[in-house]
Amino acid sequence: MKPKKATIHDIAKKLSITASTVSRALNNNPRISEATKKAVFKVAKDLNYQPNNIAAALRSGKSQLIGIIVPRINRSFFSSVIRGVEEVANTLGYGVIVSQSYEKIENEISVVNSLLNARVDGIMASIVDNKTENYEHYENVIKKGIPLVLFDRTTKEIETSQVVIDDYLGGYMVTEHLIKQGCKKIIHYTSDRTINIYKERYRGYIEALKDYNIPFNQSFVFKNNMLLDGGRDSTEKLLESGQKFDAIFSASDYAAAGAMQVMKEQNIKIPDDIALAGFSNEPFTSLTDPPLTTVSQFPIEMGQAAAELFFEILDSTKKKVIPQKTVLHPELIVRASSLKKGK
Amino acid sequence: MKPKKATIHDIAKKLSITASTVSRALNNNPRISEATKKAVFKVAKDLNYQPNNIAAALRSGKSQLIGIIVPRINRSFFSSVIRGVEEVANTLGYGVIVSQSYEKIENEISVVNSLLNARVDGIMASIVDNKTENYEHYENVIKKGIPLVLFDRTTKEIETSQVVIDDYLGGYMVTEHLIKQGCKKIIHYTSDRTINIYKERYRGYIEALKDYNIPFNQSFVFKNNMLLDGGRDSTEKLLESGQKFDAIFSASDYAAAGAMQVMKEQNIKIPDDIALAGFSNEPFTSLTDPPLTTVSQFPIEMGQAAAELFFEILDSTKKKVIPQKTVLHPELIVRASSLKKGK
DNA sequence: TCATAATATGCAATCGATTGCACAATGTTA
DNA sequence: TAACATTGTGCAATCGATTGCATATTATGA
Repeated sequence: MKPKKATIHDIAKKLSITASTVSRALNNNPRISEATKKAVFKVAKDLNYQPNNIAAALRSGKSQLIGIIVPRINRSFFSSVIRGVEEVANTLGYGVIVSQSYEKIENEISVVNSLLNARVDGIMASIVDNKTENYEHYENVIKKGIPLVLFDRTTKEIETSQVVIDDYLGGYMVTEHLIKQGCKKIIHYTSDRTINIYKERYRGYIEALKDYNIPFNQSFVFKNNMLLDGGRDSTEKLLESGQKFDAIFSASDYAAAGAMQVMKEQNIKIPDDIALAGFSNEPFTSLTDPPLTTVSQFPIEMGQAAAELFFEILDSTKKKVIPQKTVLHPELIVRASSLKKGK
Repeated sequence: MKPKKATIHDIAKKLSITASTVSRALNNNPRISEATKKAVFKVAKDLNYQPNNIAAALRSGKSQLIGIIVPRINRSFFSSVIRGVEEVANTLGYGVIVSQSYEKIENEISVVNSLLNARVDGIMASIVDNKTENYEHYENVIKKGIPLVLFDRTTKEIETSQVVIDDYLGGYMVTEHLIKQGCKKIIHYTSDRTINIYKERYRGYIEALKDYNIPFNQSFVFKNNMLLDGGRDSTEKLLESGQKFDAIFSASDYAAAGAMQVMKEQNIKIPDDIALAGFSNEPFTSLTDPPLTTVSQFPIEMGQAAAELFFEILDSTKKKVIPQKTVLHPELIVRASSLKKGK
């Protein structure tokens, strides 16, 4: 009932040769004769031989595994990044271990540890927002000489290669687009936490206003949790405040969806009364009514880019690697939610 | 630049004891004195010792890793299932390796192989639709005595434990709901492939019609790829056909979204003219206008259930395990897209 | 024909943690 | 005080694949 798996020794015994020869034959070592190779492969197949990567990993110190840490996997953005990483990694014979931090620093520390125990050959991570600025666990990874690449949610506190999109530019493009639609009083929803990505989008918003000579108004900026209910919240407060406005740029698609719901409930027409735009190009944004203007972050490409940076570090065994930063270009996706008539 | 990691031997040397003692101390073996344990833990910490799971895995034959295979990770349903699995697995000290089959049998075969090479302690999979009925790779897994659990997309051809939701019941509930809303001519969109889940939903549809004495009409059934464009396609064909109908039950939320788009373009009012319902409770369904009636499949719970079945198999080392089947109860989520006025 | 080169394979150590068995030191009992 | 228990450690083998070095066999050249 438990058919013990065949090893190279079993193959060796069957052919009256040694395991070394079998190993070399399987690895297509030129020092082994064609005849022997052929015989080895045949017996391997007969015995249903399955190489034991663990043994090889122990010997070589390489597990051929990459650890990925994301806040949560069931977000289209992150799962798409992972997909991008996998595409590159699998081609090179690497597997991927996925871990989730659920936005909590304790979890992050513990999964970093588990990955190190599992002897991954490197780690790619989108970090959690962490007010205590505690990055020891990641610095520990670097200190151990294990390749580390950060993507999307990063910090300059950690000296390692990173991949981000130009969130500043994304924020700028959305704001500029709204301005060009004739909007002059543009509300901005941003995160109540201090993550790089939202800070940058906010900065883009401010700069675009400045460039078009529109005064910045602090009371136009609402902080929330960037989820659906946060967007609803802010929108209700906004409407109660009685402020006049003609557009909302939410740094998150989910919060934008919340805004859309509340406005519909109050019979505010989108985009005629208020133009609306989000950020991330989550799949649902093309399905809302009206479809939501947003910004694509090219998650698959981001994953691929991160994987490429990763393998660069991995390959440059010798010299100390200089941290690189890949910045992807975001793309404004204009949909009906922000298109004013006649424009 | 490459700080070679400390091993138990390093700790042993520092304390002038042997690696065996260190190993036992770290594992809290009662045969080791408290004093020695304390000393060992202290030195371990000083040396920044990180246990090498690979060595332990080789010795024990257990990698503490579970392989999960899904068609694609960037679907809310699958990523949520994975999340459910992780919750259980991590608690028990297991890690999870995620692989994607991209709906292709070749990929499926190859990832099963990679997982076996990585010496995962077991595999959980949602299989690809596979006309050739080629399940050798999975049978091979079972033959090797490696626990295998299938979820959602399964087949009875493979004799192993499974977790599914009662798709039949889900299909029945949706259809019944539409009937109770007064609909009599209910269109059904189903898959053009032969996956268990869609067949079951279809069967539920037929049974509900029968139970309510509504004649089944083959021309009311449309097969498509169950994606947005498939839904659009079928809806366009449906409208061109000139058939009268008062509801659409799509076995997929995405195809339902396609239907919604086409109907809006043609100024058909949902739900007043046509009631609409999907299946899966994808996150976007609550954001469409009108929000979409659908069926929740409880993906996180499905992941947990699958993990529990998995560990049952894993624990019952001795006796041959009898395949179990867990069937989860789906929940009808009624939203505006199917609510006729006055009902 | 003998020395040297080329070819094919074997030997044994190694990666790091675990564990059955042995054994020394101390304690306990009759 | 002899015989046996208990407690704490050490020894050495093991998991399976890899690899530097040694060795055996055959081929080549002078």
